[in-house]
Amino acid sequence: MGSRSTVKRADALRSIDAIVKAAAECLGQNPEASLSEIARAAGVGRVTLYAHFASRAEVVDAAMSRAVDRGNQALDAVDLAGDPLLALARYVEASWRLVDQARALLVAAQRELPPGRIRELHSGPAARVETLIARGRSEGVFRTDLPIAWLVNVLHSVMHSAADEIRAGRLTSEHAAGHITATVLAAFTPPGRPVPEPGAGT
Amino acid sequence: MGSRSTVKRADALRSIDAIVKAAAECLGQNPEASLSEIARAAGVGRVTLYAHFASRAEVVDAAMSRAVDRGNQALDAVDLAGDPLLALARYVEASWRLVDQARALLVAAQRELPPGRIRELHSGPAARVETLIARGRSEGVFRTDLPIAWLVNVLHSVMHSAADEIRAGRLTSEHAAGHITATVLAAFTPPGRPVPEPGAGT
DNA sequence: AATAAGTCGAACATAACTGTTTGGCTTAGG
DNA sequence: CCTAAGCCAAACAGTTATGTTCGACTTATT
Repeated sequence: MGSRSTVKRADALRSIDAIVKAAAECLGQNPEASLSEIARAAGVGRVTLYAHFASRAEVVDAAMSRAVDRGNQALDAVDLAGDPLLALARYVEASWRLVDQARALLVAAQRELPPGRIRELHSGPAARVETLIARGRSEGVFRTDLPIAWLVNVLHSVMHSAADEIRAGRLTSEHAAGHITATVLAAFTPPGRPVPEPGAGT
Repeated sequence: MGSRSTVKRADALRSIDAIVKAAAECLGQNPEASLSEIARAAGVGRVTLYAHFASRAEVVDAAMSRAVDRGNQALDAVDLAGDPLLALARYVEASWRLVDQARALLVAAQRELPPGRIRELHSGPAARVETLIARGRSEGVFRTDLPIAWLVNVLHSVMHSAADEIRAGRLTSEHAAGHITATVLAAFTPPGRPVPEPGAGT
């Protein structure tokens, strides 16, 4: 959509960028944020928004894509090699904030976008964790009696849980990563093997 | 609200009951269900609904209260004595379906009701799990390096996760309880101690 | 059977949000 | 420097939901 044949002008690109950024922020705080709010937050007229995006769904999609891209970018910097336990801890450390921030945005996306599109957007990060878990399994430190997809879901679920707890004031940001890793590492431990102690490699 | 001094008539009570029941069902399928839909599902006119409930929030509250009551009632039948591991397994077996059913309803409640009210409604079931976990801790089978509130949240979070997986078609109902208990029992295991094997007491 | 309580359809009044159109103004870029 | 591309406020149309009011009809209870 948008560019038929002529190239966009610089100010148009600037507007689009401002809108997508504002959408990510507004929907991140309130998944029901109206397009008027988003346009205002972007410092742009509502009509301008409609000049670039045909519908609300398109705006949500763009905002979600942006967030996923940023997340992917941030996660690219994480070293997932070496001891799977430490690698998982590093992954949690790097991603739980992202999950927290994108939480409400995800709610908006789930309301406005078709389910297939959501899975498509998440396929990148999901693959990352899957291969890490698979490696941990082959090295015998992660359990093999539960499907990988389930373990991935548990990880994300616990991170969401932490986000909820922080919002409710029952958990502080400093403790979040520690709680998450302690929980998930235990959950991933094969039955019969001892749960790893936290002091391993701080 | 409702009864000022005179007693309600039998048909009024019947209507109210039908409305609350329909609300629980409709909101359970779609948290955005309108009051018109709910009234229609209850076999009652929209005006009648407003005669008994002043606002949408009141309807949601009533539906949520009903669901919680029913859940509490079902959980009363669960024996939480004996080996905490087995007790937790029994609890999961009995409650994950309830969590699944009440999921969308909870979403509606979170949108319409003040946060304090939600916690108040959940205090019953939460207390049940808390005492069970506390007992398991004193017996040395559950970890003490994480707050109880966090462990409770992990349990519920994993159950929600299972509900999501079932909806996505990645998990079947038969396997759900087993996956949940295997995951949670491992997550609750104290660091340094072996994760319990599933064959313990089937 | 009489009366108060309850039900119901239809209609009204707000209020939001989504999209669209118009016409005038500003600015990027050749 | 000039023109097309872009911006914007205001106003409009369409939809959907929440609450409320009215008047006629039905039913529970005494």
